[in-house]
Amino acid sequence: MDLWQLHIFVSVVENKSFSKASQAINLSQPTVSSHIKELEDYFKCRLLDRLGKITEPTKAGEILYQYSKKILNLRDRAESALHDFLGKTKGDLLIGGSTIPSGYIIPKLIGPFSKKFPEVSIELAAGDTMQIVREIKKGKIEIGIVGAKIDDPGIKQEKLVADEMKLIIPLSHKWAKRASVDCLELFKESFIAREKGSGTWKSILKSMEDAGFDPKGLKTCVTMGNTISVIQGILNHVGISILSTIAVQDDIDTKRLKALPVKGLALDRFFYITLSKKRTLSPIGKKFIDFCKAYYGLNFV
Amino acid sequence: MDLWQLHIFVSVVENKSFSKASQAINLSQPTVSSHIKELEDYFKCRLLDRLGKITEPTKAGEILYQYSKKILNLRDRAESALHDFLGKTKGDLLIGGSTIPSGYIIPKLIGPFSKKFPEVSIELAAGDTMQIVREIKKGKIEIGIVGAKIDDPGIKQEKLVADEMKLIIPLSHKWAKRASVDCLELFKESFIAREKGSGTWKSILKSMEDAGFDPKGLKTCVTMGNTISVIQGILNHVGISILSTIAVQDDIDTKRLKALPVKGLALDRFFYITLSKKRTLSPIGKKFIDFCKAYYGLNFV
DNA sequence: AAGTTTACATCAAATAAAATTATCTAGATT
DNA sequence: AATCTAGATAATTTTATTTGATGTAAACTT
Repeated sequence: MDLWQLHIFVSVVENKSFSKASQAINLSQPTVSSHIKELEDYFKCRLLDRLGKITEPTKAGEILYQYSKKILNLRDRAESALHDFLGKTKGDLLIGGSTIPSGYIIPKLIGPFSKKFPEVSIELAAGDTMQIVREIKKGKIEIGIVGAKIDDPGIKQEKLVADEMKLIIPLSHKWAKRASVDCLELFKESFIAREKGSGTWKSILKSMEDAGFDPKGLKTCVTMGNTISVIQGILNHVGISILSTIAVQDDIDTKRLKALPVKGLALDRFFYITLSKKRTLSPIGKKFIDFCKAYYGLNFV
Repeated sequence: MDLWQLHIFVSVVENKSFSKASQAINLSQPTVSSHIKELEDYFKCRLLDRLGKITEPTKAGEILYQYSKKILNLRDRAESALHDFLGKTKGDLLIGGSTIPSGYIIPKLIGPFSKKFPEVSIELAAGDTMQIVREIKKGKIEIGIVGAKIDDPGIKQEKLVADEMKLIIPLSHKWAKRASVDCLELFKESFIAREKGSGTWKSILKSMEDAGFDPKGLKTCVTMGNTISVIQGILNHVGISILSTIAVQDDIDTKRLKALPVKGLALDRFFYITLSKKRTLSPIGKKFIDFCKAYYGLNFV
């Protein structure tokens, strides 16, 4: 009993004839006979009464016919559901982002993506990089955008967008008219630090060490738990700090803050599209990644 | 895409492994691999992510899995529905009877049959013999019981029960103490006739002609349209008549009427179980016929 | 870090199943 | 009786399925 035999059986019932059924599905008449015989042997009962002029189902055949129609119909629906899924950009997409991406990068992308593919429902999960990576490996989150390179053989990454970290100062600061500052100058000013686990803070420390400076020389008047707090601290003249320009773009645009490159420090990092190496990307996920690349390709090249 | 492949696919999803699935359904691992490959080629997409330790469905695979479960479940339900139908005596049975059978024979059978097989719902269609035969050939009525031999190559019949036609008289009749009457004596009494189309009337005329008597000699005071009317006529002394003993058994048992054999006339006929020669009898129909034969076998042998 | 195990893919060969052509049979139809 | 029609049957070719042996890559072991 397989779908092919059921299909043949249904065709015989509907054509009321073995030979007409065989023509309808491009088979020879003996092939139809043998498949029907196989079904009848399987169920150990007659399914079709060969009446001479026409062929009609027996009572048992009538029962099988009803079920066969349902089964074949379900098969067709399965096929079209899969083809819809593969063809149309429609369904659910779960994206994960670490702090900066979930706050500043992904929200900017979701708007126009949703406009382009209104039938996709997106969910954005925020968490620290390791949480996101763990969920990607589990297959729960399909796509991650994080600010660190992951050293895990199950993960593959691609650069999405450059993050330029700069010194952020209030417009009223004495350096507001300057085009850049030197790293050494930072040690004279009150500096707002981040908590130890912060990716941003790690980047700052690493770039100073790489350049031969001792970060301990910074006058860290206060340590803040997140980017928003740091920005508030700068606006309120608590001190200055180094931040992702992505995170303060709005404040720079509205002339509330100014960003200055720090000479002597390699403060560039990247945000990476982060995927499971082994799991298959859904068509929706593929579309989202294409969209992200196009978005930044257009804006920055 | 056939049921076998879906079954294998479901097994892989549920075992989270190609090799475990292969053991679960007694196949080699390469067989499972090749069937999965075939499905993936058919849908032109990956259905399972081979993650190393375990295997999990992709989003497309998840969709197919849901449908596969439904399809296989429906297949199982179809099988058990058919096996129930073939094994258990359960369902519908449409029986057709001509006048005497539908009035006196079949109702007697239905009672005990229903008691024995309470899950069978019986419908009894009454009609003249030709109507019944027509419906049997169409497959609408499965079993007929009629009082005539049918000369049709599409019909097969089997004797079910003998019908002894006898002269029926009131208990107050002058012949009430006699054991039989001679055919010639009938011509002296008022006789209740039946309408021309009646099988009973045809049988009476034929038996008289066969015996060399002219039925026109009967003093037919009235012609009745059905058996009940004739019985009422006899009870009310309108006249006497020849009837199936089957039809008046109750009145004989309750001593309201008496039946006398008519010497010189061959008034025996049979009621026949009547079936389509080509159509397959349902298990319920088979059970009913067995029951009928046993019923009369026990009562008359 | 090299060896071992696990899990699946690949290939060639054997086996099984499906399909075809040609032929046959039983009822209808002429 | 001859012809036609619908399906059954048989022998053959074609196509699928299954398997055992082997390969590969990643994950565990020690």
